Amino acid sequence: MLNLYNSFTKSLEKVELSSDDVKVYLCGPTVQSSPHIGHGRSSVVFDFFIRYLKYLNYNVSFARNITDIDDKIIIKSSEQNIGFKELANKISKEFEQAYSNLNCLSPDFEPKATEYIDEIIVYIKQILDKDMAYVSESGVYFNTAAFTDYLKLSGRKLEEVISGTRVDIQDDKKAPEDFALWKFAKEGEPYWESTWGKGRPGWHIECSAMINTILGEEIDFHCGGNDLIFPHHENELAQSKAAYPNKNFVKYWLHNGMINLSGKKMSKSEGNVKILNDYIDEYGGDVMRFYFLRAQYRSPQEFSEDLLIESQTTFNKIAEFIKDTKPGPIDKNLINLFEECMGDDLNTPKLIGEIFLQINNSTKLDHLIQNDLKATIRYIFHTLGFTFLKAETEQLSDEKLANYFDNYGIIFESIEQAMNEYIIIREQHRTNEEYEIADVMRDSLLKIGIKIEDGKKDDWSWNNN
RNA sequence: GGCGACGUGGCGGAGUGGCUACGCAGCGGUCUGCAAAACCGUGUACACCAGUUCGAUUCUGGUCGUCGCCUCCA
Repeated sequence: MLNLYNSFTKSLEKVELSSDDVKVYLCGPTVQSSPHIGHGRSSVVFDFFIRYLKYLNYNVSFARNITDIDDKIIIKSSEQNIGFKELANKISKEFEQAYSNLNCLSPDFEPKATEYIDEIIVYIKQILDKDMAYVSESGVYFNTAAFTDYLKLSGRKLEEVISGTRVDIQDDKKAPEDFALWKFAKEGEPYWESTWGKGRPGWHIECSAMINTILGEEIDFHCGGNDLIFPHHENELAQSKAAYPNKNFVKYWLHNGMINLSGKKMSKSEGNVKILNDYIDEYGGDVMRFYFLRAQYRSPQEFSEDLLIESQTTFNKIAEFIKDTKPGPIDKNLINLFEECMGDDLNTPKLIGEIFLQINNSTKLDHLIQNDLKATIRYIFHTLGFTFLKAETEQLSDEKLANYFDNYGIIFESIEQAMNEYIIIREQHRTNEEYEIADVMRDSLLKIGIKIEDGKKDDWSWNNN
């Protein structure tokens, strides 16, 4: 049982798919500037979704595009005095790194707009042939008046859209709400040849054309941030329905909520973006994923570094609880809860609550049953794409360790040997009641990932888990 | 201005017509070095005002407030 909120019908719907082969398209980034937390949310949240579809034994075809040509890229690259391709490549690499560090599944297809120019041109022709677009002085435009279902997805009224459009420049459009399929190149702008003239594709057409080329005329899920509903997805839908009027372009539209900073949406126009890779480097992919798991994917989510630290604390608690276990779906009760939560529009915060309830109750259970629970929790987190690997900065390198132990006059050979000597030094301080020194030693050691736990007198243990 | 969403304890965040969500922080305790960690215990919160109801945080209406979209945006 999987219920999901469909933005098109604006209601929770039971997901019913005619085939086990499922097609998913996720609107990827325009590679104009470094990925921020919001990009992270979208990719992780839909990664949970795709992994869950796979868990349900669907055979998923997953495509996520890269918009590597658009007005912003042109402007930014000329500001930086580099080619638009250079900028797009550079930013694409940053996204690639983020996806990989967040352990997001690689898409089966990752089309770039500039690699599908021919298909885009063919697609525009199809729309022109149906008289739903026209060529004007500045480009080729979609004729919204010819498409009766326009604005059905976003639920807007035409007047609102018109009042919102900028009146400047493109006055060669038939109607202000018409949008560009192909923009003719101005002096110095990159361009591709087309039958209408040199230019580049509009923002929305690439998705329609690439979906059509790669996944086909109909797909099951179309995902993206809810800020894309209008105009991007609205226009995409219009184009696709114009080109293929008898096809049901998308069965379920899924949209994630935005990241907020102190209650305000984080966005480029607000200038309050937080760079994703900085936080991944510091906290690691698992903690970032867990942070995103804490909110239901459609709700707005608060972001602050404190919340990231809190996520780290909470996640470590779970990791500590299940350490030394292998994943296995043994505890049927918890598996049922898992499916219940995920089936309820991917209610991951509820899932976390249920898991903690189980952990809290488990102290009363005997070891065997508790181990079943641990294995199941690990299984669930593995299913959702958690690795339980340390963040890179927390990995212990020999060099780092040697450096650290050198401060105490210990020559590092192995971690066991060094720790043995280290403990002797520290215990001496404790015996001498030089607790401040002992505490500094313990705290500084924790910073390089080794935890000392003092027990009774002369009793201690350490680990680098 | 139009359309939409939301308003839960210090923070984050689920949920329900009547029964502890959960996590973090805090507080109390055990242990201890009047420490850290660990462990145990601990919180009658649901914007406001009416209405429906035996009973509403949960349903209905209104008020106030916040946020989003309407312009590039995940």
